[in-house]
Amino acid sequence: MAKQFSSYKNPSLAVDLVVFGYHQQELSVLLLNRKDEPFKNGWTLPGGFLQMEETLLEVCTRILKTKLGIDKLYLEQLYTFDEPGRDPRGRVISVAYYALINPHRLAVVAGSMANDVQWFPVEKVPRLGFDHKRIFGQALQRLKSKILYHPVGFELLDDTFTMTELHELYETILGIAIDRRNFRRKILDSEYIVATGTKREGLKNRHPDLYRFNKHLKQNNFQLNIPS
Amino acid sequence: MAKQFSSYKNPSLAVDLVVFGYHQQELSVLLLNRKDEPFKNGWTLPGGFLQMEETLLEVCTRILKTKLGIDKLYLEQLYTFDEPGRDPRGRVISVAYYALINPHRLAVVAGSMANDVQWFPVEKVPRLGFDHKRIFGQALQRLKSKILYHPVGFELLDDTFTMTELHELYETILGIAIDRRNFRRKILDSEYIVATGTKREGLKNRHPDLYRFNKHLKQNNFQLNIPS
DNA sequence: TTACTTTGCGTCATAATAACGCAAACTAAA
DNA sequence: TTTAGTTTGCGTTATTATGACGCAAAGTAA
Repeated sequence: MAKQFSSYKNPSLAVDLVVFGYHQQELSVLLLNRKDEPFKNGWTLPGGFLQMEETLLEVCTRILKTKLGIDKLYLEQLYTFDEPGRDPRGRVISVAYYALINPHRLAVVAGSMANDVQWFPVEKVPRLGFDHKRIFGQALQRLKSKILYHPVGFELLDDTFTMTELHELYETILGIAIDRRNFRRKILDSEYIVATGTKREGLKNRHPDLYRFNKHLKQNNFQLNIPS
Repeated sequence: MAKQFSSYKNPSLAVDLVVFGYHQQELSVLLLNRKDEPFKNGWTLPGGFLQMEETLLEVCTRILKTKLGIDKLYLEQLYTFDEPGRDPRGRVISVAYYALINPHRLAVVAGSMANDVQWFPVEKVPRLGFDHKRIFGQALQRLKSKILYHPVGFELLDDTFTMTELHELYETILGIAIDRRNFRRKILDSEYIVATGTKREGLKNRHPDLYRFNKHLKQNNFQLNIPS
């Protein structure tokens, strides 16, 4: 590990991941408890160094797979952080990605996750090592703005979901109240989601309609305005 | 130069710049004619390698200063490109920035620019070396979408400008026709610009009103819709 | 002067939005 | 199984935003 920082003239390149999960009206982020210095026993974003001949996305999937036991999910490059001093070990430039995952799907592999990996509600994120607080904040900001015009939030829900679940997801992520009926009209008009025609099983009388993301949507015509 | 690629285990880190300029209803990008292999005599985006202890932004300003003779301008990180093979010399990961400049202000230092630097209208960009066509395309896309909700375009104009000049800037960048009167209403309502109260000098009867960007604008309430 | 263009400011029909009503479907408690 | 309360689906309405375009004063060029 320390080898990475010995005598190279080029800064090291790392990848940091902000993994968001949503469950029960709570947006959480996946943090890692470090076993090594620096920031030993402190919380940080999961991350890793880039190996030669490896793409940044490959680093992401490698980290997700080996450190978190996660297979595949929505990934998007966020920003590249390069403040000198952001890593006490030396000059490390980090390309940050953010990811969205439905913790339901994660449940299967949850057992394989070391107990040094933990979900934290976004309003209860502890002090983070490196400049990870800043990276996290920027990722959250990006998610908030992206959800307004892109169906990114669906990655956080099951394949099928009720209107109420989608509505609550938006309210939770944005941290605001959104009129239920106006939200419904807007999201249905946009055709971002389609009714499945079925009702959810298991309930006594299976009431609420189920929807799924419309994969065949030609183009983005969704624009949720933030009530001021 | 080739030293950069000898025996390091870490990929090299570079910065590439997409410098936009606007003049007379034409949006242009600044390209560099390479003197060295690879792509000798071919056109590329200006760029450079990151030195140890240098921030990415410092690389940007260094390139702008030494290669282009430009002092300061609007700079924004665009994306980090890492496809293996994007640079034939070896593994190079490049952080791309885009910049906006008013060529008027550039005129002073134009003489210091080597004649291997040239403005190209964005629709007449020649074949570019590396993956620079892709970087350029992404930068242009970003500019187009950013201008819809952020007063980024003002960096391309003089300190004071007429409504017509601003209107033409938008039409040029977006490549669409925008109703002059609706544009005026929308941009004035947003308070992104304010009237200077003066008229432009030099004209016989100095007719059109002059505006300037409103520096004291609290928050973004501008949203120019793209007429469909 | 005259003919033409540019600029500033309106109007108006239509669409989008925010606020909210209401009954049927559903749940849980008695 | 009845009753009271909640959730869900679907409207209505007043207000605002938008797109299309009229028009005259200011400016220009012959």
